[in-house]
Parts: sequence; structure tokens; C-alpha cells
Amino acid sequence: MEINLTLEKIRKAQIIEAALRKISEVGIQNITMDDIAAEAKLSKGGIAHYFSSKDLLIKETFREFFAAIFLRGQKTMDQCADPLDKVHSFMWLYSWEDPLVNIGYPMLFDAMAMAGHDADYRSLLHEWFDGWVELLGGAVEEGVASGVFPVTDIQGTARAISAIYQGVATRWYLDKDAHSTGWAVSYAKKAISSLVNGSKK
Amino acid sequence: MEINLTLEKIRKAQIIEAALRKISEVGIQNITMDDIAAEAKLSKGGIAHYFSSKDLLIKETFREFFAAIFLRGQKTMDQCADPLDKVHSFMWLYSWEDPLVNIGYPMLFDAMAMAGHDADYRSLLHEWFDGWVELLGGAVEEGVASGVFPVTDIQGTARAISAIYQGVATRWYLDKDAHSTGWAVSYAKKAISSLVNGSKK
DNA sequence: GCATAATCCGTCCGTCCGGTCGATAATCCG
DNA sequence: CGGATTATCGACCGGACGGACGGATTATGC
Repeated sequence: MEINLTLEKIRKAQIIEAALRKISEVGIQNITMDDIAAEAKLSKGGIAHYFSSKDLLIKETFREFFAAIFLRGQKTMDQCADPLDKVHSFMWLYSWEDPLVNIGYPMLFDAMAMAGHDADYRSLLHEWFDGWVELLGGAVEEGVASGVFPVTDIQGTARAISAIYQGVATRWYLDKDAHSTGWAVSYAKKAISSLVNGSKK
Repeated sequence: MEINLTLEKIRKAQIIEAALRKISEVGIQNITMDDIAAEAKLSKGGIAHYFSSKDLLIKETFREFFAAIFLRGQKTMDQCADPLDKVHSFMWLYSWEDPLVNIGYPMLFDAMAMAGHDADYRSLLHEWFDGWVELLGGAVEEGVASGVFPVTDIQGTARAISAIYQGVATRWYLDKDAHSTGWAVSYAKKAISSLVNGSKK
């Protein structure tokens, strides 16, 4: 029983990890159960034993992925003490070396495309957005409390910061030749600073 | 021959328009040739007569769509004289009433998801991005020339403005409840202004 | 060790869908 | 008005794929 539970956890994690790799590689609309089975070193029947349908498996995979990315952001931000450093602490989003980042953007784009037509993906993204907003909102609030950020609408500002990160990331990832990492970092920093610093110099 | 040519143009436009509506409705991964045929009031064979493959038709549809959106932005910007008004002239992107906008975002998300795995969609987006950058860059350049914009890197700034528009748009469209049109407009304006106004008050 | 259950496999079936094809109708041309 | 070309239709084919099923293998409990 104890062992069974462990094996199930292992297998599910193994399958989801395989799905993650494969989806980010070939895209959600080209993925097949055979692909995932091969990647996970299991048979189709083996996967069916743990996930009752493809749809369910894919959604579970996306959930897992977004949770991982979020955790990553949280960890990184928590290492900063200064509120301004905190809102600037997401520049790891623009780093090719990071394996999670590399597989991440295709996942995000697929999720957004799905969200255009599927309510489940939509609410998944809503939650994810809200997570970022809470994180960033906390940092902004600190800055307001300590008097360095002349911001009134904390939530709106946090949402805008999050949106800017994503907008810059989209260009950076999809058009690498025209958008260098330096471009992404400097302009994200610039735009975000202006939102929290208000009209101060 | 003259008539044939005209008919061909009509049919192709009719088919592409149908594809556009259907794709934005059900998504690129759920679209079928039967769907498009029904929407275009033609048979599958009829469509095959004008487009040799599904892939080709879809790509043509996306090209057409992006061209239309771009034209729209160009037209709107050209109505403004002031450089600052020009870079702020894309707020129509955040308007539910606009039919082109309404069908537009699902199209954009689908294209981005495709671009993650298909080079054709990638270069389509590159061209589209470049179009915006050229447009916005022109406005920024005007501002620089007339001394109101203390900007050195015109292209980089234009790309950042474009990215901000898109980042804000993504949130606005995908999470309407948490991101009002007012939010989108005011924060886009704020962030973009700060980029062109530099550290001036 | 043996029965029972859990895990995992490979095959098969039904469905969906893109593309093909021959037939038919419409249009053009001489 | 015929013959040729073009336009359109809808039936059909074949491949792909998700899911179901039955069996094999392994682990567990007694």
C-alpha cells in the first residue's frame, strides 16, 4: 500500500515529465499518446493505467508545469530584500541557459492558444496570472509601505508588471534575432521601473 | 479568362474569410476542411479546386489576417499628427466592439503556438513584428527629430512599445474579469509614455 | 507457494479527417 | 449550337490516432 502509492507517484511523475518534454518539442496539436508512451518508456496501455484520457493527462501536465514555473519565480524573488530588486527579479525569464525556460515558452503559447477556446485552460491561466500578481503585488506593497514606491493601485500595477514581462518575453523568444537578451532585460527593467517609481526622477 | 480570374479571386477570398471565422471560433487544432467548406458554402472538392492543401490554406489565411490587422493599425496611426498621439494610437487593440479585434486574439495565440514549432509561422510573425516596429519607429523618430523624445535607441524602443501593447493585450483578452479595458489603456499608456519621455517629468 | 490484485503490454476497433476522383453542371468559344 | 474548358459536388479511400480489451508479468498477502 505504501509502496503502491509510491510507485503510482513515480509513474505519474515520469509520464508527466515525458509529456512535458514531448509537448514542448512537437506542440500540443502534434502530440500523440504513442509519443508520450515512447518518451516515458511505457506502453500505451501502461499510460492508460494511470491516466484515463489524453485530455486529462495533458491538462495535468500543464498544471504541473505552471506550478513549477511559479515556484521558480517565488524562490528567486525571495532571495531579494529590496522591493525594487524584487520586481526586477524575474529576468531569469530571459535566459536561454535555463532548461525550464527553454521548454517553457512553447508550453505557454500552447496554453494561451488553448485558452482561446477551452475554459479549463483559461482558468488555469487565470490562476497563474493571479499567482504572479500576488507575488509582485507583495513586493510593490512593501515598496509603498516603506515610502519608495508612489503607487496607489497596487494590484493594477502588479498586473501591468506581469504583463510587461510576458510581452517582452514573447518577442524575445519568438524573434531571437531581432530581440537580444540585452534588449529584453533593459527595456523590461525600464518599463517596470517607471511603473513603480511613478513620475519621480 | 477575365471572368475566370475574377471568380477565382472571389472564391479564394470567400474561402479565406470563412477559414478566418472558423479558425478564430474553434481554433486551429479543431478546424476541419468540412468546417471551412460548410462556412464558405462550398464543398470539400470545391475548396480543393482553389487550395491544394489544408496547410497552405491555413497559412494563407493567417497571412491575410495579419495583413488586415496591420493595415488597420497603419490607418489609425496616420490620423494622428503628434508623435506621442501616434505611439498611443493603438488603443483600439483593447476594444471589444471591434469585430477584427474580437476574432483577432485567438488567431494571434494560435499563430504564436504554431510559431513555437513551425518556421513558416515564425517568419510570418517576424514580418508582422517588423511591420509594427517600422510604424512605431517612424513615430518615435519624429518625436526625436522634433526634440520631444529623448530617445537614443529608436528601434529598441519601438520594439519595446510593441511588446508592451501585446503583453497588456494578452492579459486583457484572456482574463477579462481581472483586466478591464480601463486597466489596459491606462497602464499601456503609462508604460509607453515612460519609454519615449525618458526621465523627463 | 498459492491466490489475488496491481502493473504493464500489444493489438485491435471505430472514428475522424485530408485528399482524391469521377461525375455533373455551368460557362466559354468557335 | 456543339465541343472544350472550368467549376462544383459528394462519395470514397487510406492513414492516423485515441481508447478499450484481454492477456502476461510481477508484486502482495495469506
